[in-house]
Amino acid sequence: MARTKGSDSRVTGPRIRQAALRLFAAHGYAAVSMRQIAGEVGVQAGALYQYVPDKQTLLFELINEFLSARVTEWRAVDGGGEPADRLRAFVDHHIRHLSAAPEAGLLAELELRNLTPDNARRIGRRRRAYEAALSNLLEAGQAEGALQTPDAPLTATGLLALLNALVLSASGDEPPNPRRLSRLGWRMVQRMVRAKRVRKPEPSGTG
Amino acid sequence: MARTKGSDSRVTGPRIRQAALRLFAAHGYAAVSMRQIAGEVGVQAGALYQYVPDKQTLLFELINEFLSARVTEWRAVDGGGEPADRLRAFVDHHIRHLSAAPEAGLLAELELRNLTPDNARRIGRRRRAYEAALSNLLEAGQAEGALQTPDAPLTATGLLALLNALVLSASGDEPPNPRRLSRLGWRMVQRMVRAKRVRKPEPSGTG
DNA sequence: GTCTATACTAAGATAGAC
DNA sequence: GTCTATCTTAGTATAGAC
Repeated sequence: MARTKGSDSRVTGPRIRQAALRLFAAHGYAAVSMRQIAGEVGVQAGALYQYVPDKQTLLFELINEFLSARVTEWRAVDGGGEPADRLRAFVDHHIRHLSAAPEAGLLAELELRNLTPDNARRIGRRRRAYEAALSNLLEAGQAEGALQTPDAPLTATGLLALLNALVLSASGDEPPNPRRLSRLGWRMVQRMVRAKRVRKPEPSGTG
Repeated sequence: MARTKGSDSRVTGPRIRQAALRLFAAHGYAAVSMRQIAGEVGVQAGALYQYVPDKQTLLFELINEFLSARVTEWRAVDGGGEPADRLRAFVDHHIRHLSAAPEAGLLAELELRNLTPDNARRIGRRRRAYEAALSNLLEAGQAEGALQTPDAPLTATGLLALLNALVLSASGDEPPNPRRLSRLGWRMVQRMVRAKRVRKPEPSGTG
């Protein structure tokens, strides 16, 4: 016999990735078997290898695409301007993006240890790049006097953990409601770094 | 043949738990085999079952003891008094306790999904109890006007995530230095909830 | 071009040797 | 009372049936 029912390669590939995402997020990468993923999709385990090289690559790509999309979106959203406004935009962007893909976000937080050393390095670079973007924003704000951080890199780390927790813990109960979370997150962050708009000293001849 | 070298039941049990703790924290529960743990201790895999019922119980007990000790210590440390002081004490306690046992703390954060439903429930209760203690503290402070939180439970969640990240990310580089982390953490938290000492309206006849 | 049956490896846990 | 050799089950990945 050939295929089971009316399977279609156009739809099977994405379904595999979606099932893997859901199961990895729910039970953890190492605890999920290829058989489980196959069962969720409605095929035998071996059929998966038509669409995915192996389990490790599946995990890597799920995380990688999430982190990729995140920095891309932030670059598109970051309009420059005053540090306090940029930070506000960052918080809003981060919460919305994570709220839209909480499962992938969870993998990016929890499953780093299950990546091969090589994949871990690549993901590590992406993570650091994003965190550095925030850290640099904080440093810039500090330099302008628009906000206060004793230790920008560590504040960036803590701040991201705070925002992640807001979204991921809230997603347990109700539908996350990014709007509310964004307001709440900003309120906390704003106070934490004493963010405020500043009057720039003087634009020195660029306009 | 009987025992390998000069093994001793008094020392083997704790060594197993210590090796498991280290390996679980480094590679994740599901990715670590009983054989690896045995190898670290210097015995065969089967020997472990003399000291531990099974792998699941090993994980459960490591997490449970950590969380147990945490609430016990907090109860011992919490002297009552003004909310701002109690919150300061909480932050200090949390950071010090986690700094002293970062590996167990990591398990309590990351490995909840690998507990059996029954064990997960028990651990869940402990976690919620601790988080509720903080949340109640925030509510009390809010009621007294000593601090501001729009949503005490969610603030408690975020606040703990923030403190955990400070300790656990810092432990990657240097030895954590709890003193510095405690000061830094308090600075962030204090601002976040606008904590300040308040003059009580009037002590009504207790002293 | 798509999926099923199978091969091989390694897991957790036990029965019995010292 | 302590540990080793073994049993059973389940994992990932492949070779070949439609």
